[in-house]
Amino acid sequence: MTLQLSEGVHASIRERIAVSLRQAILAGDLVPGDRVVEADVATKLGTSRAPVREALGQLVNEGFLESLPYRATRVSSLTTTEVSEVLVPIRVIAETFALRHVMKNDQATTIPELWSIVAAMRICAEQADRLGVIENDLTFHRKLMEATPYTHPARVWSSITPVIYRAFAVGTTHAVLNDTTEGHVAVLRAIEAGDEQPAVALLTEHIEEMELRFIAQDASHASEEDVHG
Amino acid sequence: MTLQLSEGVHASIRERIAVSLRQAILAGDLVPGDRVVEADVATKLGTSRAPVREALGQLVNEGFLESLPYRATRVSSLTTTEVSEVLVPIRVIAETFALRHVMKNDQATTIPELWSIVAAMRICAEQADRLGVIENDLTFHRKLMEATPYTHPARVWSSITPVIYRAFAVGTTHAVLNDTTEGHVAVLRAIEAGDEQPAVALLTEHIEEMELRFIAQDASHASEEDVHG
DNA sequence: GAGGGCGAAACGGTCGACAATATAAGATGT
DNA sequence: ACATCTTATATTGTCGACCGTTTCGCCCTC
Repeated sequence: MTLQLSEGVHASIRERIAVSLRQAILAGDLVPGDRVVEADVATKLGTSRAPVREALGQLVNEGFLESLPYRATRVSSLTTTEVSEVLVPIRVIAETFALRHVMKNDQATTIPELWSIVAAMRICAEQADRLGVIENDLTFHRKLMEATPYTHPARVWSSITPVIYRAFAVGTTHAVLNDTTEGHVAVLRAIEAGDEQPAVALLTEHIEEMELRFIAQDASHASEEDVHG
Repeated sequence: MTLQLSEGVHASIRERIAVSLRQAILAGDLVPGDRVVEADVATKLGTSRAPVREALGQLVNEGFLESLPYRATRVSSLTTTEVSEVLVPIRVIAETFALRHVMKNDQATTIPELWSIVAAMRICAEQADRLGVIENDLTFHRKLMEATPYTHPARVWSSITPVIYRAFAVGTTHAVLNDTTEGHVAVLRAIEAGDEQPAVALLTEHIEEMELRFIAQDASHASEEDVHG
């Protein structure tokens, strides 16, 4: 397979390598079980092994790769069971915590930012820009997680959310893009209304909705439980 | 502060460095905000910077350290809020998932192993070997997490549980050590009885009990919310 | 004396080469 | 022919040196 260093001169080489590999996995160019050899990646990308190693380590933490010491690192598999029974519930806990914090402490700072992201999302949805919607969706939730002075919830969130999107990245209809966008709108309105319970409920529903789409999708074009493969 | 490479010839240098640093943090030799400089650690431990970098990366994922790119990496702080509202609930989700899997699929393989760990725990508890109890406790739960063919739950578990123990590592009475041990016994008995609900309830209770001790402890000898500092 | 560049120091990021380890292939003895 | 030891190979782990970025103190200017 080909593989190219992502652009973005300001980012470190390691980060660009990580982006490239993540995209290769999301795009299905690399499937579970595939080996990822440091030297090969370094050659293909025109860098040394050092930043490749760092990028691989990062992807291991995010669950995209698995490392067998002194032997190999492979693309990990991902099952609907894990996503729905573990990863999504965890994500709900993390985001719920952040949401509560925002509602209690710094609405004024965070909410406008989130609205502007939703605006961008709407534009992408109208143009059927699937990747754009997904990216803004991720940004929305990440911003929410970063609106907290606590570092651990955001850290855990970062280590599970990307792999969840590993399944969301394929085949999405126009209607779904709009639904996703409106899910965020509903949450923001609830926040502004000031009632915690409805806001939490809407956020949870929004996250689990994505999961449902994910599972439906998966069942429709795969016989195995593995998401890709 | 001093700092020594942990023994264990079979382990990689990176792993031994990680163990050393983790212990330094658990022991309070390194407190939140302290800088950890790669070159310094490498010099003190008599290695090159490469494995130190890898160890630091690992500790960043576990939440012991925080990295500010191109600037510094510091010992992160940890609050009771994060532990009780996010980390512990997440741990419960992960372990509950593993427990259910074990009860449905491979009791015969896993349960005996867990019993033998509990036996070792009892011996440590009798001798008031605090560290021994904690280590076996961790091993017990890790074994449970690894009894699953799924990799992601165990991965997430590994990235949150060590920091939870960052608070449990100080001042524990003889009675508490016994309680902890018996908590495991209760869970194992429930598993053998075959009823899922009680087993899950006991496991949850066991995990949250530790958290309660943790918070009580913290409140007793700290005015701040930070666990150390 | 205050503000703004300038340069050096500190540190993390990257590089190319070498060491350690695990697997697989080949040789050797029975 | 089979098991076992040896050797070769592929790949990760570690090393020491160098590069890039950030920070901070100095000097110059106004």
